[in-house]
Amino acid sequence: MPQKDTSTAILDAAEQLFSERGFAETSLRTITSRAGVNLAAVKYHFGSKKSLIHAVFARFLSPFTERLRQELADYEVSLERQTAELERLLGIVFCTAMATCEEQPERLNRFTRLLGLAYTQGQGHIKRYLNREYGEVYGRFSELLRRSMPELSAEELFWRFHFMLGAVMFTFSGVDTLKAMAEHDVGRPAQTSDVIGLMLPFLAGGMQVKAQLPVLLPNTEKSL
Amino acid sequence: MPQKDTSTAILDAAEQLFSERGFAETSLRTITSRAGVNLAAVKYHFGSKKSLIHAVFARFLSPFTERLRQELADYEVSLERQTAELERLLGIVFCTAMATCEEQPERLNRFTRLLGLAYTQGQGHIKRYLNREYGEVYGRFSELLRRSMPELSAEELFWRFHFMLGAVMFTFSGVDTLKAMAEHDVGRPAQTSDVIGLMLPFLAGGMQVKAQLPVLLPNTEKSL
DNA sequence: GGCTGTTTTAAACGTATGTTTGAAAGCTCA
DNA sequence: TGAGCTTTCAAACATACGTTTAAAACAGCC
Repeated sequence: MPQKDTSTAILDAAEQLFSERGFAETSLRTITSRAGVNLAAVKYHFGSKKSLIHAVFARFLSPFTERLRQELADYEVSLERQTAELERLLGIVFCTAMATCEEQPERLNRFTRLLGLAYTQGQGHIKRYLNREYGEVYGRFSELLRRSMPELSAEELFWRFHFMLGAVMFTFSGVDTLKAMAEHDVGRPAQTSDVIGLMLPFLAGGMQVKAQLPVLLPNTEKSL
Repeated sequence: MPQKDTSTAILDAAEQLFSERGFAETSLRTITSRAGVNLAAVKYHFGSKKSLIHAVFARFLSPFTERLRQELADYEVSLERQTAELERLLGIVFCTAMATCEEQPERLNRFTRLLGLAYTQGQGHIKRYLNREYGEVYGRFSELLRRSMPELSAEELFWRFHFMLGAVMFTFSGVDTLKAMAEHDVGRPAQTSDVIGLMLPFLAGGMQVKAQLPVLLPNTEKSL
């Protein structure tokens, strides 16, 4: 393969540019010129910008969710022998994600950032697409999560899950900037697996902390 | 005041629309038509779209950082009598934010979402503006944070701080959607102060968890 | 070689955007 | 009232975008 075929050249450029600038801020002209192909190739191979965005997600998420479905199924049968454990469940997700792009580790950053953008930076069609296409695996995971924290109320679990999601998304969204800042501030370069290693205890610690008296804020007086 | 003056009408519409759709996705025509003013009024009162964005941030952040600077100074002198405590420090930030917009509590959501967008959805000029204008107070806070967790290494503190930031930003970014989901899933409607009350223990728990052996992920084998 | 279907190309189309203009309208104060 | 300044307004400008077109280039196969 002396040079990439047109579709993957477009997908590669789009994936990188979308993750750097967002969807609306990235024009098809920028993508095709970066990919070294004609503008109309997007229409020919994908149909429209919307479909291109979906294809970018699908190229990562389809292999990922396929692997994850299997891993979760294995984990589920293993629960008959041993007890559910939060860090193991989270580790499975991270490991599966890293394994999905093990030949290009930087894709994991790009991809988590894309997911974060899809969640925060609207364009409802992306969320609809993701939910329609990959909602089932998500449901399986969140059921296993619930089982791993049976003492937590549904409400607390819901919110803590999204706190966790936020920490992950936001961190990976800016992970390149953050790595640079960390190297500047702390001196030591960081790898993605290092960051995950630091993140897992944080997440597990936050998820598993025992609920405290939540009446702390209502009075917005000058001071606490 | 029978009707808002033009500048604040524009700022109100811009703040809301930016926080709903992002900066690039919101046109000046949408803003001015929502505000009920002429398109050219943006140029007249603010100069350009960039300056309008900066003004939206300034209208919230200037009063907020002024209050926060004072609160942090008070906290700092109180440290001579009592020991630093993480939850108290975080509580100060949340309380100051809520107090800054106590007559319009929904502005807090909008605003945290705007900050999150500024961080994730590039447009470098926003980050530069925020850092130039409000970087000093941020520095004070992060120094106090460091003092409240003296046992943590600089590296761990750095990363955990950004995990925390992510949980906050992401949650508020989608807090309206999340509240609706929570009400649907759990049945009970949630207020912003409730969410903060649930978030504080999570954050403190994650920040304060004792570091574990971080060598858990490096092998990206099929399973753990 | 010549035909057929696939892929690439340059150019144009229509639309939406941020910006700018110059005149009209409103306001203040003498 | 009328002059001087501020504010609004409708209209236009230049640019960038996603999309579409139709012809050219290419591929595989008889």
